[in-house]
Amino acid sequence: MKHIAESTVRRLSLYLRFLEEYEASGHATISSGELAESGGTTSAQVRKDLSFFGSFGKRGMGYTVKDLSIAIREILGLQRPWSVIIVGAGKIGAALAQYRGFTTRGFRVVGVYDRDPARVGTKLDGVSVRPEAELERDIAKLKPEIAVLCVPAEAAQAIADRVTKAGVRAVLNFAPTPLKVTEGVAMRAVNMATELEILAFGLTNGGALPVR
Amino acid sequence: MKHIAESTVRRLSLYLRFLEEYEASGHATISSGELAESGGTTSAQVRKDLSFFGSFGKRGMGYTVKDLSIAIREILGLQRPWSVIIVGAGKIGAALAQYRGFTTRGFRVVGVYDRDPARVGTKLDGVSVRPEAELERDIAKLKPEIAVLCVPAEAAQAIADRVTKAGVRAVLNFAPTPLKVTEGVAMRAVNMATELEILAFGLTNGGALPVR
DNA sequence: CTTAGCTTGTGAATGATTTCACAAGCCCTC
DNA sequence: GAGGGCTTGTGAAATCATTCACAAGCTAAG
Repeated sequence: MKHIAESTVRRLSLYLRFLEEYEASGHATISSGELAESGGTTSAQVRKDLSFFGSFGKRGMGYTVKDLSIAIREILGLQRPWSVIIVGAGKIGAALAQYRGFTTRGFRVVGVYDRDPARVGTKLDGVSVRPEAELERDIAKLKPEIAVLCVPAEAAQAIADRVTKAGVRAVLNFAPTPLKVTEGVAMRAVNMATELEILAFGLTNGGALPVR
Repeated sequence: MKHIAESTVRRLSLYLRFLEEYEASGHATISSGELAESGGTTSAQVRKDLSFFGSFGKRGMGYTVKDLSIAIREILGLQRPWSVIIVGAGKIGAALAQYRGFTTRGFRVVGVYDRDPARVGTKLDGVSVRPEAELERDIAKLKPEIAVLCVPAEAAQAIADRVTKAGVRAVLNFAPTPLKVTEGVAMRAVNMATELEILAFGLTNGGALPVR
C-alpha cells in the first residue's frame, strides 16, 4: 500500500467524529464541503484524503453518512476492538484508565500497572492496578496490542523495551521523552508540556506560527 | 518575521529538553549530530531549525550547551513565566492541574474551574477549584495568558468563547472536538482518542504509515 | 429522453518541509 | 602560522502535502 500521511489519518479520525454526529442528528447524506466545514479544512482536502482509500461518494449527491462512517471505521481499523494496557497509575495514568473517550471507540483497557505497591490493588473503573512485575506474564496472556505509557521520563524507555519485547506492537507515550522502538512497532507521543510551549511561542512571536 | 513551521517549534522544545539533560550531566558543548541523535532527527534538520532564528554554534566546535539552551528558551518565550487556568476539574483536568511537567517549564496554574458544585472548593496541588461562573471575573484579575480546556466536548466551544472574550490569548483543548477561535488567538488540540486511532491505523495497515 | 444543477474523483500545479552537499570557519597540533 | 580534522550555516534539490481546476457522473425535473 502507498504511504499515507499522518495528517490524513488524523483528519479521517475527525471526519468520523462528525459523521457520527450527523448520523445522530438524522442526516442521511453529506457533501465534502459540509464535512470540510465541520473539520476546518477544505472540500478538496476531504476528497483527496478519501481518494487514497477508494471511492465512497456519488457524484452530484455526496456521501451516504452511514456508509462513509463505516468505511472510515474500516480504514482506521476500528471495526474490531483493541486491547490496551496502561503502565503507570499516577494522576495521568489513572485519568486515562477511566477516560470514556477510549472505550467509546473500541479501545478496551485490559490492564493497569504500577511499580508502587501502594497503588497496586486499587480499582480504576473496574480494572485493578497490578504490579509492574506482572507485565510480561499478563501481556503473554491478554495479548494487548497497545500500551499507553504514563510513567516518569526516566522509566519510559525501559518500560517501552519490556512491553514491545513481550509482544505489544504499538505504544502511546505520555512521558516527556522520545522513545526508540524496534522497527515494526508503531509509536506516538503526546507531550503536554510541548503543546504549551508551542502556544508560548505563538504568543511570543505573534503571527510567526500559522494559527492552526 | 518569517513563518515558522509548527514542526520546527515542536523540535525546538525537544532539543531544549535534551540540552537540559546534557547540561545536568556536565557536558559543555554539543554538536548538531548529537542533538539529532537524541531527538530522532538529522543533523541537517537541527541546523536548519536553528538557522531560522540565528546562528548559535561555532564551526568546528558545535554549540555551547548552556548558551543554546538559553537561546532556545528565549525563542520559545520561556524566559518569562506564563499563567495558565484549567477549566474542567474532572479526571484529566485534575491530573493536569497537578502535573509537574508544566510547572518545571514556567507554566503556573493560577486557577482551576468547574461547573459541578461538588468539585468546587476541593484543593488540587495548592489551588482550590472555583466555580465556572467566576471565570470572567478571575480572568480580568489574574490575566492568565493560556486556558487549558478539559470540559466535555459539548461544553468546549462555549468555554472557549468565554475565556477568549475575557482576554485569554491561547487555548489548549483536550476536549475531543475542534474549536473555532477568533483571529489572533492561538489554539492547539490534544485528542487522545485520535492518537490511539492513528496507532490502530498503523497496526491495521502495517507499514502504510511511516513509523517515524 | 434531455437538460440543468450539483458534487465527486483526480491529474497537475503550487506550496511547504526536509534532505543534500559543500564552502566557510574554528581549534589544535606541529 | 600553516595544515588537518571537524562542524556549522545555507542555497539548491528532492520530497511530501495541499490546493486548484475540471471532466465525469449522478439525480431530478420537465
